[in-house]
Amino acid sequence: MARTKEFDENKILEKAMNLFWARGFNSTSAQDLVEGLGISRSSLYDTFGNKHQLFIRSLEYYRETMSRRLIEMINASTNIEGTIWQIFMKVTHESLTDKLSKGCLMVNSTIELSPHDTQIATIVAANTQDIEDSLRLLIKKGQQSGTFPNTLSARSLSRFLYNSIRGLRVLAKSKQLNPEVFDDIVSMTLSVLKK
Amino acid sequence: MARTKEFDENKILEKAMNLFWARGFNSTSAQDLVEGLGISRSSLYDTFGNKHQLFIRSLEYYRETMSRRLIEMINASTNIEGTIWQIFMKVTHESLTDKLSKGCLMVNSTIELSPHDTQIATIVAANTQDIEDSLRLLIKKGQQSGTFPNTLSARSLSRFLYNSIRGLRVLAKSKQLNPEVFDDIVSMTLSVLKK
DNA sequence: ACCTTTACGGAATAATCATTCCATTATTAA
DNA sequence: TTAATAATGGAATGATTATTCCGTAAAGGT
Repeated sequence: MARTKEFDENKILEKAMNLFWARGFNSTSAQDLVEGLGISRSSLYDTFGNKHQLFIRSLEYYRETMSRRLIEMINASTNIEGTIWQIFMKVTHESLTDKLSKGCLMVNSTIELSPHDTQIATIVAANTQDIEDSLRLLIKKGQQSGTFPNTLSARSLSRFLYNSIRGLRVLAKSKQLNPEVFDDIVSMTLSVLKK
Repeated sequence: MARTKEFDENKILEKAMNLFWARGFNSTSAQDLVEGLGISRSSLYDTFGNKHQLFIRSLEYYRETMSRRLIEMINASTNIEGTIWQIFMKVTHESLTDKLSKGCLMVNSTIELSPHDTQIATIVAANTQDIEDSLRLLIKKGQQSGTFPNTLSARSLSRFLYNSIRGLRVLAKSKQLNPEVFDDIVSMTLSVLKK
């Protein structure tokens, strides 16, 4: 019948995600998107509806790639202590090397949009739940194998660990990119597991 | 000579601070300010220059009132453990009761503006430094009096405690206002002091 | 009463915003 | 080749943005 193929929608979504990630929803204009995505204004609106819907798709794409990668790493863990340490090292390294100070798209969106945008708040909450759940299971595994003490609740610990990461993601957007500060926070955080 | 008095500039600043605090810089329009501050557009620009300068003044006002109040509470502390516990209870209570989900203006501004606005980043960094410094001195006092173990660095601890607060301030802007989550995070955080 | 300054309401400006529309070109299956 | 769909560039729209300007009213010290 007709022309079948489109541009690779996932590649466009990845670019959109990175634009929103670096500058937020409000500070990324339709013009920025046209220039940054490499598709025309008409294609943009034909394909994604509008800016808000594109942002939702970008946020979901972040969840499906970034968060999924983290969760898979957690689920595949054999060395439990090592994996948790690795997660915090990854956050630290990303924060210290990213010239754009992007932080975490979920944290950024929480601050910028959650209070006035239920749809976004829902996605962010689900993302948090996913990560805390997989962390909780990992900790439980560590407790059953004797790596961590049974005295603390795995759920409490997972909430605590993720809260520490949230804090680090804010720090990543500041201009205080001091490795010592990250190391201090990480080692204090992880010390809770060794009680 | 002439008409001397103006409207109370501090009262205006307090209103501006609350508007920016609830909605951020970009989402608070000049029109919002005119309606929310109760002064005319002309007076606004005659008195504060422009929106950005008004935001800077609001951020400084936040520091001079909210952060100062916290620091004075820390400096005046006699019961060290109690004061730290009180700080976290205050953050929790504010987060759970604030219908506007304002969070913390410093954290909000870090996310929204710090990466692209040096002036804001500088104010936020100075604010962080002030709070971490006074926390550090409090912890040191606690170590000298035997309340806390000397094994941990007071500087590391202060950075860790403030990072936990940053995390909680993000959580406050989400739609997951579950007291249990706050309690878990707070008790895990404070457990580090009892090592 | 008279300057001088302060504040005001409101119009005006010019830029930017998200979004829509249209005519044209490209692509593919029948 | 032809019909149908996809994608384009670019103009147009209308709303909203921050900011400036102006004429007028109000207030206080001389």
